[in-house]
Amino acid sequence: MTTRWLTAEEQRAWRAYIAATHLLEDAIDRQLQQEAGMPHLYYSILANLSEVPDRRLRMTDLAEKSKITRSRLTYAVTRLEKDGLVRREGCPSDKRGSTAILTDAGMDVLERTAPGHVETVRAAIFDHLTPEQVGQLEEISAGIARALEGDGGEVTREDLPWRRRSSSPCT
Amino acid sequence: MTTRWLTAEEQRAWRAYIAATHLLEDAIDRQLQQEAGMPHLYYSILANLSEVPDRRLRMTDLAEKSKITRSRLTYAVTRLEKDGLVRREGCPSDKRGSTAILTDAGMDVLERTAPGHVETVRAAIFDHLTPEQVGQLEEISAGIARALEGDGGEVTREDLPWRRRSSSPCT
DNA sequence: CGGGCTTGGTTCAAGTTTGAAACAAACCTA
DNA sequence: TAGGTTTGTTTCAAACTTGAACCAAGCCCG
Repeated sequence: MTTRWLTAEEQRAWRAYIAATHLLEDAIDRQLQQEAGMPHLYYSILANLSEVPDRRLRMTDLAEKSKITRSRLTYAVTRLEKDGLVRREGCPSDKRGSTAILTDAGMDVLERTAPGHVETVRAAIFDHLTPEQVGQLEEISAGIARALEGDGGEVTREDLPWRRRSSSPCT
Repeated sequence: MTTRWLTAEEQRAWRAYIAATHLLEDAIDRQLQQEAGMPHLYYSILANLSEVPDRRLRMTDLAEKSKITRSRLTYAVTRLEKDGLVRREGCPSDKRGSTAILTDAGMDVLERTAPGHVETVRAAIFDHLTPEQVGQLEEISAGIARALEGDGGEVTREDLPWRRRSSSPCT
């Protein structure tokens, strides 16, 4: 089958997108490295933990929520644990399991650095986007995510809504 | 000054954006690693070289075009050179300078793997975007890039249009 | 029960990225 | 034209990422 190349408009959009994501990740990483002493991903992990009941999540669920591989998460949590921002706990009901818990120190870092982070995100994105554009950005991003999560693996019985896979909350 | 937090809509857009970029970079990296034996960034570097006169660019200009740091580029080019896809040449007119040149082998790899790459990009993004959304994506991305390139460094005389900094094309 | 498959998580080596420091060439400017 | 600054690029060590391999612990089914 003959290749369906990108149209001129698609090319422009694709290039602009690549440039924007590179610049943005760089800027945010730099800002957070400065003020929180960690890259964006690590900050996100803390943030994800902070907004979940009891501030605790099984590793797999945290990886899922953060859209990263388990291996990457293991490394990150090990570092964050060393810094005292996260704590690990085994899971009595499933001895394979491991739970990451946001410590008070972790929460403090988050509260201290959140304003600066939001300011950066605002300056880079939302301060110059119209409300319609905010909606468009969400739509487009959601579409991309849908396309990629859909075929990450085949659809199995477990992925259907009434049997969605998910680790037990670790009693 | 009191923090201007994100609105609910902005939060949703921001999260969707983060998820989309993570998933997309992962997917593209995996695809290119499979078929071209290199991560997306390296592929982009080759692509950038391929569309410039003589397929050659000074390191600094290539870094600029690729939106990455010089140091990162040095590493990447070293690897690509080892693979024979890029060749380096000194610059007679400015002995500090170094020029990266796409080799024929590099061009071959590009031509061989471009179709698969485009297909992946299409499947992830453009196949489920309306033409209006393509335009919106470009607009939004360009806005972000503008915001971030603008304040990367202070504006100095050299940055003004009639004295724009740029390496000589290396006579 | 007793293998054999799946799942949750970590580990390991190889590859990549980072930011600061190092260098050398080019560019002032007195 | 000597000395100081800037520019183009690389280097280095430390941090991070990757994917495959590994190790238990649960699960399944005869």
